[in-house]
Amino acid sequence: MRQPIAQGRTQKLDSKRHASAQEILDAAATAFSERGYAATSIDDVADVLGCTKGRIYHYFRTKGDLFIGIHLQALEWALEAVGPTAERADLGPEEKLREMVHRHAMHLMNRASYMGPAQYQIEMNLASEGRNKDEQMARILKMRRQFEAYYATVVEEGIAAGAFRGTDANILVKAVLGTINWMHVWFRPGGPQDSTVERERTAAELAEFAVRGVVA
Amino acid sequence: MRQPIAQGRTQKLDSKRHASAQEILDAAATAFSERGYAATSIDDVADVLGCTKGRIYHYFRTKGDLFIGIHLQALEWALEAVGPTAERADLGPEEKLREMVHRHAMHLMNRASYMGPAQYQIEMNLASEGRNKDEQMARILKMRRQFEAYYATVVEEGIAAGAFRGTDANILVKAVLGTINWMHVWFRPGGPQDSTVERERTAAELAEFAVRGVVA
DNA sequence: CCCTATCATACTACCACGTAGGTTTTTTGG
DNA sequence: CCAAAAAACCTACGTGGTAGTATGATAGGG
Repeated sequence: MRQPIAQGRTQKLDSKRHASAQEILDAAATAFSERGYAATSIDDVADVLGCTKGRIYHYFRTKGDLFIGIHLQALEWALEAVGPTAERADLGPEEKLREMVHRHAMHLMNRASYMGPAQYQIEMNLASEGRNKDEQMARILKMRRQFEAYYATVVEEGIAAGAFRGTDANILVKAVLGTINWMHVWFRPGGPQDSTVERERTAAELAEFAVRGVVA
Repeated sequence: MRQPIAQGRTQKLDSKRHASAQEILDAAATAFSERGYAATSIDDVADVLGCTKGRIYHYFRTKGDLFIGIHLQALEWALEAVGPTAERADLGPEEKLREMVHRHAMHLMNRASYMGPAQYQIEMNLASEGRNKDEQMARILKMRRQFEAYYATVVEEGIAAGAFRGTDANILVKAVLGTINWMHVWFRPGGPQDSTVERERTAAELAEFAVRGVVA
């Protein structure tokens, strides 16, 4: 009974092993984002890789672990994308929020396969699985709250400074998050007119929309 | 081989029969919105009703038909919610958009169990099923396009009239839709401080956010 | 009293997760 | 450089759960 990885992401891993696991995660993220978690079989993921189930189960104990691995990776990236900006002290609320939204949107487009499944499927899918994943769930929820706190903080700062409308900070945060997160429904990587500059333009457009929605 | 209902919604149905089918749809919507389509078994739906599978399969041929029935119902209601407002000629773009968003948000909260599954799960779930549902899919997609067209029209009118920012109408529409549709992720009916007035306040808040996001 | 809509029970077929070993490739140690 | 061990991966199943069916029971209307 070996102890697979993918829980302790920070552990030092043999780089070969880590690369193979990452390749599996990529394939799973792609498959899940296309057909959904429950409708995707492990064999489907293996087909994407051109291998068999054996390889996948060598790295991940269960299908749920695969999903959790994708989630942790996506959230890690998301926190990296907006965290540094959120903690900058040299920006006013308006510019800080604009930059955060812009980076968040770019991250969503650049890592679409990971972020798509990550956003909403978690509660339903993992709530029904056995409760032996409570620890992982707690870690994911913690990262989620951290991420949302970045936005809550800048909105509250803006309200306190009189830069943002002083209504309900909580709903404003949900509105901003919805503006961005809804992208995974309509944005398709590799679609027509998809390019780096186009993504930048889209991100800037959404950032402008969100900022205008909250400014006083 | 009887011909079950739920495809021809406009047919005259025995009211008893229709009531029973509607009850089943309600239960299925609730179950799907909680655990997701694929993770919910027909027996789960039957348990919610306190009956057995027999009753469900007497009204719906397959599990997919159940899902489609929920979808059609949700879209029908959604079109009823915003359509009349979208076609009013006595409102300027700004007030029309505000009213549409408000009604849309109220609809989402009042029919949360139907709208939750309806929003995004369709492509993944039905794309993987057999292609004998193309007709139903086409009907659903048509209603979706109709719904989105309501928003596109008002946004384009606003831009043409100089009331809205004349940037990318398409992205603005997606931003507005995201603001509202994302509610199914964070709004929980029956949660703390959930009441009619609170829902009105939430809807008004989101409408204000969306309108400010697009006005010039 | 019969007939039909309605629902329950029991059953089948099948898919997909996870496992138990075997086989190949890579690493290690002498 | 070579055996031996370990890692990486594959093949072939066992097993549980679920969609859908076939048949039987019941209740209400004409």
